[in-house]
This record gives sequence, structure tokens and C-alpha cells, in this order.
Amino acid sequence: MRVLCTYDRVVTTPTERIAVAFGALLLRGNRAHLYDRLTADVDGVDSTTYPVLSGLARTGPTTASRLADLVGLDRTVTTRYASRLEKAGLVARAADADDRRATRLSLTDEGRRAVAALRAGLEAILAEALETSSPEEVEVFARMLERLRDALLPG
Amino acid sequence: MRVLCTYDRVVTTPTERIAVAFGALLLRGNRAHLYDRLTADVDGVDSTTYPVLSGLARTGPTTASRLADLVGLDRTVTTRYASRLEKAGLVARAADADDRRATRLSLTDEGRRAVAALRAGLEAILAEALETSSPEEVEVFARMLERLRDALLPG
DNA sequence: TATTGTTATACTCTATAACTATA
DNA sequence: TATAGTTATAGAGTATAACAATA
Repeated sequence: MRVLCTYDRVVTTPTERIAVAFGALLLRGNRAHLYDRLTADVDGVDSTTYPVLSGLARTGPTTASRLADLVGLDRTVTTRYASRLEKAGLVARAADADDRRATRLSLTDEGRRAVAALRAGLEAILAEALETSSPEEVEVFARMLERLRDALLPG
Repeated sequence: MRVLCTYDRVVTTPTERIAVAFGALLLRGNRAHLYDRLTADVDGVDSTTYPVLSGLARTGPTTASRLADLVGLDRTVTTRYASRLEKAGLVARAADADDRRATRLSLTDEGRRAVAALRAGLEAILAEALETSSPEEVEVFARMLERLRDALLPG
């Protein structure tokens, strides 16, 4: 029989276990570590510019304002990170034909290669973590993670 | 039939879906939003001191150095946040009997109440997110999330 | 000499405010 | 007048360095 600690109780229910594991994954240091690990091998991207690059890949060519909304950053931060990525040759700026105030951001060929490498890296890590699970379990996990995201996130 | 975008492909495999959902949950803004939401109702705790308080509850009374290791923060940050929590009446400092260099940190009664409230809040959010799933699915989810955490995190 | 806790300092990230150009 | 992008400034958060006390 397990000894109960008076200070803290032993975690038992699945929901409690989810809370604990999820909390660990969200810890700042762990999140940064994961991002650093992902971006370490890709030139011009770091843990801060990664979401901007990744968001641009998801949405396709778009303006800084729309991209900012997508990745949950301020317009000013997005434009500064876009400048960093532009200097690194991963992102290109172009005048918007419809609205001359706007600037369209897009990935360069090198940017697309960087995104592909980042995705491959993340999926390799995930695949390794999930290799001992059955396809059915992975499917359940994907569906529930999406549900959790939708419940937790504002947008 | 779905139109494939030339810029980005449509997400299909479970692993890809997991990568996308997981990435969204890790986005800085979303993480901060969740933490703010959790701590909004609890006096003296905010999104930065929350991990320290929560870690102290998990580990029980301990020193600042050990707590720092647990939550992945620097010693200096941990001691400063502990000071904040002490001022708020949630954490107490006491001399360590065994090592007179050390200071033992522990939760006050008020601190324990705060932790209980924070946990209840998180579990309520999770329970709501998971209410449409079967107990078996929740169990699978818990097990796989723990696996993912163990695979992704250094410690 | 090494380690604990703490404070002081510097750096990074992010948000607020202000500026320019265009709608 | 409002909006897009950008730059400048200021505010948090965090890490590095330095200190005093003890091992």
C-alpha cells in the first residue's frame, strides 16, 4: 500500500494525471527547451521567431497584422521578428497590390526548407514518443488534444 | 474534394494533427492566457509565481535550490518569487536545522488553500474539455500525455 | 574551496506610444 | 478619421555576476 503524504496527496484520477503532465509541459523552461531543441539545427530561426515562421507557413502569404493575430503576438513584435527572418533570408517582404499601406510577408525557398526541417524534427520527436502506442490510441490522442486545445484557447 | 494549397499541405495524419494542436497549446500567448485565467481568482499568485507555488505543493517543504531544480527556474528567480509569495502570506521561510546556510520554504495555511483553489480551477477546465469523452478515452489520453512528457522533457 | 541564499546588474522579450503613409 | 507598418520607448521577466554566511 502506498503511503499518503500529509503535505500533498498522491495523484490518482486520470484528470489529475492530465493536469500534472500538462502542467509540466507548459513550464516555461520545458517549453523553451523544446523550442530550442527544435530550432537548434536550423539557421536563422530561434525559439522566438519559430512561431512566426511556422504561422506564416500555415497561413500562406499574408500581412503582418493578420499573421500577428494568428500567432497571438503583437503587430510590433511580429514585424520585428519578420525583419529578423528576412535578414536570415527565410522571409520576403513585398508591396501589397490591393492596399498600398500593407506589406505582404511570404516564405522564401530557403524559408520553406527551414519549415520542412522544423516540421520533420517535431514529427520525429512525436513519432518516437508515440511509437509504443497503437494507431487507435494515437487517433484518440489526436482527437482529444484538439478538443483540449479548443476548450482552453480563446480563439 | 478538398483543394490542396500549393503553399502548405492539408494536415492529415494523426501525428501531424498532434503536432499542430500541441504547437498551438505551447504558443506563448496561449500559455500565458491559460495561466492568467487560472490565477485570476487567487490573491497573491500570478502566472509567474504559480509554478513556484505549485512546485512547492508537489515537493513539500524544501530549500530554494531544490525547488528551483524542480520547476526549471534559476535559483535567483525562485528566491525572488518566493519572496513575493511570502509577502502575500502564501509561503513561509524558516531556518534549516541541518544546514544553517539553507532556508526551508513551506506553504502557509493560506498557501495551501490557494493551491487547492488553483488545482480545482485547472481540473474544472480539464473536466469540461473532456466531458464528451468516454472514461476509457480519458485514460488513454492521460497515459499518452505522460508518455509525451517523458519523451519531450530533459529530466 | 565549495555551496546556500540573496542582492545587484545586464539582457531579452513583449507591450505601449508615437510616427509615416495610405485608405 | 481610421488603419497598416514601422520605430522608439518603457516595462516585465530572466539569467549572470557578485556578495556574505556556512559547510
